Amino acid sequence: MFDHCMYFNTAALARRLEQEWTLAFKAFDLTPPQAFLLRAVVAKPGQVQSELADALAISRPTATRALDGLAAKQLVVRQTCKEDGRQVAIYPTPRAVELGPALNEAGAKATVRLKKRLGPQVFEELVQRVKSVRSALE
Amino acid sequence: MFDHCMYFNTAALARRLEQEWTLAFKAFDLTPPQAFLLRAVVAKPGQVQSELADALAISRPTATRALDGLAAKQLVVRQTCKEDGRQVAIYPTPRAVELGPALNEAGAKATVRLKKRLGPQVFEELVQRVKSVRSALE
DNA sequence: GTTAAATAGTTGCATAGCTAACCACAGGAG
DNA sequence: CTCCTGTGGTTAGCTATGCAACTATTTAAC
Repeated sequence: MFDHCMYFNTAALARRLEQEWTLAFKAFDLTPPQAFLLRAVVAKPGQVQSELADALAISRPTATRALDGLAAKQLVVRQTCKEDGRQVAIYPTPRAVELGPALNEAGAKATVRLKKRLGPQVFEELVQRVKSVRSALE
Repeated sequence: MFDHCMYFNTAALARRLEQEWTLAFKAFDLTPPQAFLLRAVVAKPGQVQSELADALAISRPTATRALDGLAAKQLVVRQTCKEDGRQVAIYPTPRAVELGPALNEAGAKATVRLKKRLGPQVFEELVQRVKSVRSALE
């Protein structure tokens, strides 16, 4: 019915993929958005919230709430910047740092699983095109 | 950071596209999910809820709630099937039928806008690939 | 014919996401 | 210095979404 609609198909695929990645991070008791955010924090500690929002392509309110969640799980801590009292830098807790590699591993595994299922060719071509359309729409 | 992740890029693109389609249907006071659902109802009146859920690639609870919304706006009516008392068939109200063509038009316009912006080649190739991955994952 | 299993829809609960509006701090204009 | 403007973060309020559990109805088993 909406076969040729980019929005419809992309949104449907995104929902479907969310299920796959939910499995991948279930063992950590993290949802995909939480896991990705935490990975970003661990990869580069001290980023300010707006930087994280940008990196994850989410709005700032969404970042605030996602970080509330991670803070509640004691995986990140907030720290007001000394130079600019408006900004809040985000740091991983030791536990989060420890978790980091396993999270990346889990993400990589989900990717490998899917790549196998779709064939590397199909996989790469899709990702490449999604990225390019995404950047064209910025 | 998550450049090669299919989930991350697809989800981000879906969010971005939702903004475009939100504009497209704003004039009707309908969100994109509502508009698509209503279009499906108008296109084929009398479909049962599970058929609609399938057509839109959403879960049945989500369909229930989306239909609640359209019913509240008096755009659809529910009718229990005579043959099978478990099923509920969905019909558009006259107002919805009237709205139908304009909704399709609005959707088509959003597509055209985007196709122009991305180039028809890029547009078609992405849609085609998203569709094919989607069906590979069913 | 009664009971058990399956199916359709709904409800409860939780997450993620957005926009708009708000607060607090920073920095410049005068 | 004071005020105005801009920016970063938060809060409020809403929609969409899914899973799990529940209800009601149908169908199959015996």
